Amino acid sequence: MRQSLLFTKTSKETPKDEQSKNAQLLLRGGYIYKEMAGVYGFLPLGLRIINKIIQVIREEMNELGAQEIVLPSLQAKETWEPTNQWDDKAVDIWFKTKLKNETELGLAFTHEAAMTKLMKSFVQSYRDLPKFIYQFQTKFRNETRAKSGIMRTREFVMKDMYSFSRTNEEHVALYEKAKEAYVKIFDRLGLGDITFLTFASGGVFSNYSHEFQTVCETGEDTIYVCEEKKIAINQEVYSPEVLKELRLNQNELVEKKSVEVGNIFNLSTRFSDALDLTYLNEVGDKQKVIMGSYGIGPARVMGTIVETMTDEKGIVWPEAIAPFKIHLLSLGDNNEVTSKTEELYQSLLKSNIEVLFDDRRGVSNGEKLNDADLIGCSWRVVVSEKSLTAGGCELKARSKENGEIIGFSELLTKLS
RNA sequence: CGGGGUGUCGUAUACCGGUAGUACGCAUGCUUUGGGAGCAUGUCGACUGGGUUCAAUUCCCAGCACCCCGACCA
Repeated sequence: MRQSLLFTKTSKETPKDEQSKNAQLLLRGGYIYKEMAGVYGFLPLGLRIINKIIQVIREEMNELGAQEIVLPSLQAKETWEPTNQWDDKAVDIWFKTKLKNETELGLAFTHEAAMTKLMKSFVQSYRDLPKFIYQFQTKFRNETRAKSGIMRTREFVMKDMYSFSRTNEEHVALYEKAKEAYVKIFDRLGLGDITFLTFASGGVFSNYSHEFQTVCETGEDTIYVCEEKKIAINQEVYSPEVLKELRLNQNELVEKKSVEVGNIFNLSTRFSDALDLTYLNEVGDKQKVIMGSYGIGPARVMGTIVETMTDEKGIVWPEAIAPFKIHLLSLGDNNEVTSKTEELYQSLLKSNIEVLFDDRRGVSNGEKLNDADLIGCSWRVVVSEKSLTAGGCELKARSKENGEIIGFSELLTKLS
């Protein structure tokens, strides 16, 4: 993409109404747009990031055999009444509205009940199970306090998946498979080294739920990490009994602040009881469906990456989700440089390499270089009089201090 | 929802009970080009509503918005 065509601009100034690093850098880079507290839009660069995160998650969910759907955000009161979730005293984060004829509606803050109701239409027999169903859908939550930029917002897209099983054994098997998929997802997103499977409170149906917590100074949660076993315990369940049960010693654990980037838990029959989701088994007996829930918020993942992967110049995206693999810069107002860079840009496009081409005229070299650091694509390729004299272009990893001169064709080979 | 803080051009800020200043941005022209260039000219502003006062952007009150801490987080 040509940067001259990008409608967004970067900003040198740090916005004064944002304290969090993720919001400051993402706003400065033109990744996001703030509508109001806890409500952000995603601009071309930011949308590319979100879509890449979504695609990684989608691939791993599909690998599980899960099926993607989209349920509506507008929800009927009747869907929520059986679980007592419509009551404002039970749920205080509702955004509710009305039809012209006064019929009450709600904007979904989660989709367990809606998903259960959906499955009632299709699940009758043991032959219809097990199933994994998921979606990427906007959730609306009337948070009393939005905070930390895009980390905790009132409107956000969530990947929520639900499993539907016949027996507890089957449920556990699916749950374990999903857990493994989550590990793969965070590895692929570049967060694997600092993300820990964390034992957290499990509610009434199981001892624990499992959170994926990314170690991060600005996180809301406190966890106790065992680096060696690659697991952690959330402070909310941390106790001598839990340590004993998990066969962990207090002295092998380190206290850390962290962000919950993923969460999986056992719903058991809470929703199938309330909404009567049942199936007939092999001998014709009516059985309750056992459910599990598996969530990831792509925007929170994006914010967590910004919080944990920056230097004083800007963002350093992991290559898997960088908005572009290469940021191509043409330095100096020189005809030969301009035409050579243009040539290189065309070759990169032909080789299907994602490239953001800073082809802007009349913009100083300093500004281009600083923009490249702020935006944070994985590789910076600079073409200038200097680089041409030296034999090509300069290739520099965003994460490295210095680059190297490399010939054009060599560059194409190296980055393909 | 409780507590604290802040509201000044598009952005970041300064000053002030009596004609609101700077920088960046933006526009035009010339010069410039390996780390947010230089000169010139131009453009753009006191959250809303009350009160005090001869006079309020400034002081007081309320509302609203935003940030932070706590509570909450299906």
